[in-house]
Amino acid sequence: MFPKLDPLLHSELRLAVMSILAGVESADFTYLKTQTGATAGNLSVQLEKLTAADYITVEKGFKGRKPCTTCRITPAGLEAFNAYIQALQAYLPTAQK
Amino acid sequence: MFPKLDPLLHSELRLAVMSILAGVESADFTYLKTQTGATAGNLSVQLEKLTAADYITVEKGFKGRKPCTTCRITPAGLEAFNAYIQALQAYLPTAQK
DNA sequence: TTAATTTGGTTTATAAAATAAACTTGTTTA
DNA sequence: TAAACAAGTTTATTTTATAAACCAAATTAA
Repeated sequence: MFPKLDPLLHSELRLAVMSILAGVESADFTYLKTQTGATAGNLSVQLEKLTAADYITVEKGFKGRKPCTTCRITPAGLEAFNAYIQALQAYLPTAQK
Repeated sequence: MFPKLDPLLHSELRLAVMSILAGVESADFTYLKTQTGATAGNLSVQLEKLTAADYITVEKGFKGRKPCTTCRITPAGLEAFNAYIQALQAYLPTAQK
């Protein structure tokens, strides 16, 4: 009746990150940070978890002389994200009055 | 852009409980336990948290000779639940292919 | 009738998570 | 060249989620 929710996605910050990445080709660290309002430390930790699960890839490069960390969602990540949204429906009846 | 998600509701078990209670007049402990598949201990803890927030009320009575704990959602709980669902929308773009 | 089991929970302990604070390295600015 | 800033990472702390262990009363079995 209530399907298990992927704990990797059932996290406010990781879900926000995945939501952003699902809609763009790539996004860099600072963009994710400003869009989500997260602290750098928290974001770094959560990106690491998403990377470990192969839900995203993280590429460290440079933009000019500044380091620049570029993130992308993977096919597995997109699949998991869609599955999460699907599972979540069971928890969200049409709102009552 | 990403509204804060009520941490009391952003929990798999508590969300399931609220989802059930939003649709019925009341539900007792054992019903919630079987429907959610939770352990009694976990359910007890989470009901306590929802009660502390005044999202639900818990009434301890008897059904025949057996104890029976009846739970109901409060107006504040229903409001919070609806607000949570609303906020969640920001995190759930229409799924990508 | 008393011992074992079941029911309906609560309390406590533990493992995992979220988060921020502190730190690092390199770059720009004063 | 010293101070401030940028882009992160690492570490420490506080919460959480969760299950294991426990308890009391009722039922069932011997």
